[in-house]
This record gives sequence, C-alpha cells and structure tokens, in this order.
Amino acid sequence: MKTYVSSYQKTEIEMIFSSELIKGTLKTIVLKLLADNKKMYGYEITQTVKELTKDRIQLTEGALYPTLHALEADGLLTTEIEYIGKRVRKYYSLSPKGKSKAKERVNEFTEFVETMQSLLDIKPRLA
Amino acid sequence: MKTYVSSYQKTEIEMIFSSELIKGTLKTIVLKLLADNKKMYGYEITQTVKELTKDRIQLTEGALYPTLHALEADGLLTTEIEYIGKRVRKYYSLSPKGKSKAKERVNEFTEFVETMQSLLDIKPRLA
DNA sequence: TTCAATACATCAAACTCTTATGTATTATTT
DNA sequence: AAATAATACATAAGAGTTTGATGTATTGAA
Repeated sequence: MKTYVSSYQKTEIEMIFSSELIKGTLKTIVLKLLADNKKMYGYEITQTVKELTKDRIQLTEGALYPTLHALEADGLLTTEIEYIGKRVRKYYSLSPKGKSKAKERVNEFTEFVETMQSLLDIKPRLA
Repeated sequence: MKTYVSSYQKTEIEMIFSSELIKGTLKTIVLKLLADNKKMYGYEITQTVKELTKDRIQLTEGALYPTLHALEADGLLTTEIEYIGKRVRKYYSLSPKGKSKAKERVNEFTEFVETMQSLLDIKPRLA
C-alpha cells in the first residue's frame, strides 16, 4: 500500500500556468485590478498578481508595460507621475471609458468560462 | 416608465467571444473533443464547436489546421485518411501521449479559471 | 560594497491568429 | 442546366502579442 502520493503533484505544488492561457486575459486582469484599486503602478500590478495568485500567474514586465501603454493609447487609462525620492513611479487609473470596459471584460470572461465549461464537461456517448 | 430593455443586450443576443479570449484555449478544446470522440476531422471540429457553443466560439480553418499539424508534429495526434467518394477526409485521433496531454490541459484550464475567479471576484476595501 | 529589490522602458525573435486565397467535390437552389 | 452553397483540405502574408534579453537608475539589505 502506498503511503505517499507520487502523481498529481502538479496540483499540490503550485502549478504555474502556461503563458498560453494567460494570453487573452492580461487586459482583463489589469482593468479589473484598476477597477478595484483606483490607482496602481506597473511594478505594483506584477507583485499584486503574484501575491493574489500565489505565484501561479506571473506577469512579465515585457508584456505588462506595452499593454499598459496600449490601454492608455485607447483612452482607457490615465496616468500621473509621482516621485518616491528620486525614483519615478507612474500611476495608472481607469478613465470613465476604462471603467465600463473593465465591467465588459470581466463579464465577457465569465460568460466565456461558462461556455468553455459546457464544452469541456461534455462526456462522450452518454445516451 | 420603460417597457423595454435597452441595455445589457449583449448578454441576451449571443455574444461572440473576442478571439483574444480563445487564444490559449484552442489546443485544449481540440484535445478535449478528440478525447471524447475518438476520431474527428478538421471541418467536423469547427462545426461541432460552433454547435456546442451556439456560435459563440468560431474556430477558423486558418487557425485550426496549423494547430492540428502542430499537435501531430508533437506526437499528440495520429491521422488516417478516408475517402468519401472522391473527397478527402483526414481523421485525427489522440495518441497515448495525446490522451494524457488532454487531461493535463483540461485540468490546467479548470485551475486557471479558479485562480482567475479569485482575482476577478475580489472587491476593494472589504475590511 | 556588493547584491537584491524596486521601477521604468524597449526590442528582436518567436509565436499565433486573421483574413484572404486556392483547389476540388458534392448538394442544393434557381 | 447552371449557379451557388456547403463540404474539406491547405497555405501564406500581415497583424498582433509575448518571451526573454537588455538597459538605466535608485534604494535597501547583507
């Protein structure tokens, strides 16, 4: 009789999600965090996501900064610079347009998940 | 007094999901469908997904065929050609490696969704 | 004083999807 | 009978995103 588990470790050790899955949800994550926190800066976003997901979603700066810039260019975010000593900090906030977009995106994700679950739960030859 | 609904129509009319969301789940969808149906051909996969999701997830052939070829190149799928009259039909099946990959992917997606929900459900300033 | 953490940013290469385009057979409509 | 739609494969240029590296600079900890 086995007294230790040798498989399914992946679900016990914190599994890091393949970047493929995170693709497509990055903007949703950023918009939702900003909706909840009024203003955040880039580095803070990466750390917050790391903490909230126990390291399972790791946003890289190379992906995050271009995304923030794109959201800003779309008029969804506004920015304000702050100095902490001599170090620059760039805070992002949702514009009114950004607020409705945030709701829209979270909504869409929720429905997408429902649709995906109906796809992935289907068992063969039930009838 | 309004007697008709003018907003939230998007959730009543079948919303088509942005391709951004579908990115990263295409392989999962294909692997799961093949796990449930033993063998399927490309066109059949596009139609099945269309039906099962009520047109909300639409796989284009330009995305599907390269993906099938990639999965095959990875040793996850095997193929067999059949002729329906003179028309070619290429059936895909899961290899043993593909079967475990399918479980892995569905599992990963499920956990990813849980993680995302904890991210997206968080409300600000609860304490 | 050296290393790690904080904080911004850019960029080439890689990857994936979109949107045609192409070929060919078969079924349906006009 | 001819035209159109559906079936069924496939590729490929361009677009969009992410990876992974690299860069600059400040601040805190060892």
